[in-house]
Amino acid sequence: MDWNGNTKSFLPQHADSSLSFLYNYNYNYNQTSYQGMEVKQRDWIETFPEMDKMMMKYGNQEKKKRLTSEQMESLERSFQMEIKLDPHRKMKLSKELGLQPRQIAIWFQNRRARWKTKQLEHLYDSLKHQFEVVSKEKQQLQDEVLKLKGMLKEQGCCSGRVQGYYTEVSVEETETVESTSEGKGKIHHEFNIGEGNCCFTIEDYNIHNSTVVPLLPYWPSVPYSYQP
DNA sequence: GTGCTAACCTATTCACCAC
DNA sequence: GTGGTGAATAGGTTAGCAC
Repeated sequence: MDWNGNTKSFLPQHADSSLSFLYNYNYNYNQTSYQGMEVKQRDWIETFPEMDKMMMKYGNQEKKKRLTSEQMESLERSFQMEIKLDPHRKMKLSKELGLQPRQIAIWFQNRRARWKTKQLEHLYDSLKHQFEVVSKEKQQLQDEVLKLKGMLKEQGCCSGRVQGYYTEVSVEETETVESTSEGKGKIHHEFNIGEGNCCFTIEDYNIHNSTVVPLLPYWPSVPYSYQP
């Protein structure tokens, strides 16, 4: 049963979808006044011409129609207010706009899909931008390291260590789980920087990077209540 | 636990429309 | 004619409910 009380399982699913229009909510013998009606006839007429005659007897078939700008604006306003559609709002919009409740629901489904696609695009752009910034910073640091190395060479101090800092830039990370009584289960990230090591835990990371999750500069202007 | 139903999702199809 | 867009379909998943 769908949202309009239509049963769709009374017919077996057809492999080539030639009967698929029978599952279409808007094939309604009695109701033909809704906009956006669609009846897929092509395959049906070829396969079952006698049924086609019956269909013509019971109702006019309209082609798929786009929603009017007024309908779109109203739906868009509603979507901006709340991304999910509750049954009461669906019925209200249905009456207001002269559309089937099923059409309202489908519009919201498609709209959510489009919104999600846009979000992914924005996220991609944001991550790309961040990557570029970080790459630039990395390059600057590498340049600085080379510069400092050159200075060390000039000073004749080539041990690779000056005032507690290592000059190697390659970093290896390993992860271990502590099994001692006090630190049981604690995850340690160990960074091997050149010849020296330093350790920190996930807790350390969280404390010092509490705002590490980036805020997107141009997130779509839709409600944030949506929890997929 | 199982079956049923409603609502949702993603992927896809297909009609319309602008170019 | 063709590509973009959006309405609609197909099929799958999940949550809630009754048994």
